[in-house]
Amino acid sequence: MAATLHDVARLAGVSIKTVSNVINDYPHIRPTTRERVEAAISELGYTPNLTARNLRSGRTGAIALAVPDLSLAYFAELAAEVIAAAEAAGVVVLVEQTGGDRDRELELLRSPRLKLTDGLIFSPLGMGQDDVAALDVAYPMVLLGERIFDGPTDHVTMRNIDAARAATEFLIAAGRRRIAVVGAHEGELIGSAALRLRGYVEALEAAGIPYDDDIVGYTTLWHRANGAETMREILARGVDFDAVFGLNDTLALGAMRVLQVEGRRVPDDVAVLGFDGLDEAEYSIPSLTTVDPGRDWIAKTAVATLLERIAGRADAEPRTLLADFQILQRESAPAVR
Amino acid sequence: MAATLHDVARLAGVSIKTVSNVINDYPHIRPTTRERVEAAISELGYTPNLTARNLRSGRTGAIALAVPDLSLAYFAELAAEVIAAAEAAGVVVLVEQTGGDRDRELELLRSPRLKLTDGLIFSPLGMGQDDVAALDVAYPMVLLGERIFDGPTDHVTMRNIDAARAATEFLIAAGRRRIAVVGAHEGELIGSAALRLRGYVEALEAAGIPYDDDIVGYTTLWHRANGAETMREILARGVDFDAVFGLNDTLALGAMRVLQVEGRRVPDDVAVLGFDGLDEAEYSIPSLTTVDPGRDWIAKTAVATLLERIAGRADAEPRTLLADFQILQRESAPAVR
DNA sequence: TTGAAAGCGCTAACAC
DNA sequence: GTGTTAGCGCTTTCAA
Repeated sequence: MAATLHDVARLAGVSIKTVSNVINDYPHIRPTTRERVEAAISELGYTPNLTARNLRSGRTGAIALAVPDLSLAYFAELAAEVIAAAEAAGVVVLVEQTGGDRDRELELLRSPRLKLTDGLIFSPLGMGQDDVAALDVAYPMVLLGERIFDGPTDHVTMRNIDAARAATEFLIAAGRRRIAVVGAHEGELIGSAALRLRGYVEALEAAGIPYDDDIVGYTTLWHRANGAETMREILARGVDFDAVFGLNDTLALGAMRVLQVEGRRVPDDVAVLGFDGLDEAEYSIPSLTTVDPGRDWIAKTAVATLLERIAGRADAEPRTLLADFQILQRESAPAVR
Repeated sequence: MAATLHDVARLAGVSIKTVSNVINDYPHIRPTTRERVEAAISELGYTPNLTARNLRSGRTGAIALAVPDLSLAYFAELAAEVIAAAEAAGVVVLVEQTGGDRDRELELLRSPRLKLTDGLIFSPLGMGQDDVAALDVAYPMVLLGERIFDGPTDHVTMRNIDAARAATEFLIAAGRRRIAVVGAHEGELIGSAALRLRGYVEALEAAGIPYDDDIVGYTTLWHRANGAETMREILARGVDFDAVFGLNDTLALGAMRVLQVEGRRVPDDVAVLGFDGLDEAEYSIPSLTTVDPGRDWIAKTAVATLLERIAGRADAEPRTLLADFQILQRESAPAVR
């Protein structure tokens, strides 16, 4: 059985309050008393029972992070950054996977398991604008992603439209005119896919290039296999194109593989550009030009914002915080053709 | 303020014990009483305070998973599987990153933050056999990996030597004789690198092929950049080789990129084989032949074993559980040259 | 079948 | 400076 405050107090010949004072660095303690207590603590190998402390204080020192799936590289890298930022603040992270399923996301928001934490960083994928009311929860929450806007909570996200527009403009400036898209979501109006497609369309319009649905590839999931499959579909249509904009890196990498297998030279015949700034995009063949949407900033800001809320800025208006993006120029899409 | 048992009891006109009975599905309750209590619960939106329950029961319903870094694909996929297995058992997972640093690993083992959980699944990378004593902790733990053997805890791991030997034999059977290695750790005797290298050497010896240090590439980290850099070093030596065994997939993918950039055809000139069975190995160009070391089984078994320990098999002897491996045959290393 | 009350280990008023 | 004590919200004997 682990030692308690009482055990330490008995051994040191003081009251539990004194021991508590020592542990919590209360300033006014006689040095000799402190020494006795510290000796007793190390002799017994005492560590405070955090559960008891939490019950008393109403805090747990943990936050929850809910993402669709850690085996998706984007969310793995996001989680790594969130955990690092939380650790720097002395907080641990409980990770939940929702599978991007709306029902599981809604269930999670009501789950008593969240009681183990002081707040939630939530990245939904299945919920939509209609579910905005479900976000009105009794605990501090920071929302990530682009499924829901104008919710009742702080929202940290990226400039999807602007970044996709800039990416498309980059391809146009490099002399590409027939820019295929991989990863659009059929009929979708919200979410990353829709916003990035909008940025793409805006850039085309600004350049006077007509939009052509024949070079837009639709899919549901954003796995590598989907990128490959969608690219094959576009190729099978027999249409002409000189660039591919993958709506994320994973799709772009899958598409790039198919292009090469089918004998297209990248970037000579077809330039390829992704979105997410994944580590692995730097090591594909050719290396992938991509948009870094500011994921690291998003992770740090989400943690900082959540901890502020937990610390008591409960009354303040919900804020939306937008990350800066940048294009990471690599081999798959050079600036000049 | 959230409702408590007392609030519910008062509203339902019963004692808190009765409410507690209802919540915990205690069988002998008069139906009318149960209804009254349930009505009160839903009227108040009561959910039990898990912290209080934990303090009482001594359990938290959470386990910790400590890995080097979630941005390493192997650990991200492992974490995804651990979290899924834990969720199926009704347990949540707190994820810690150690950076693979020995001091941080040792510190973690003593961290009071672990008090928030019932046990730990620990995948060390910096600790070694000399640190085995540090594993003798007061809480349930399951060890992963190959840094420490014969420790005082359950150990779930893979057949590194056998699997690496089988991988090398596969290349030999395919007619390769000069098999380079990427990712060896200089002077290391324990850990994945050392064990996999041993399997490689055993296979060479069994086939009567001399070991040649000139085609063994050393590195410290197992990032993609290290695989690329190590491959460049081997190429710079001007030695001859017809295959590359990457000690993990990430290294193999980095190496394969360099080979292709330098004009070697994969697999015609050089076959490439990895280790880990990562998802992405299926979508490289060419797709990567690799060893699946049984990661999914490891994750499920680690969770199940830890939960058994937590449930009270504390006395039982520590067990070592070994996963089955298999070679996933793809394009980068065909069975026949 | 239900109630009363102790206590899990800690913090923080409040006393001395 | 240090001790006493009342809870935090729950589970669990033990009685009724």
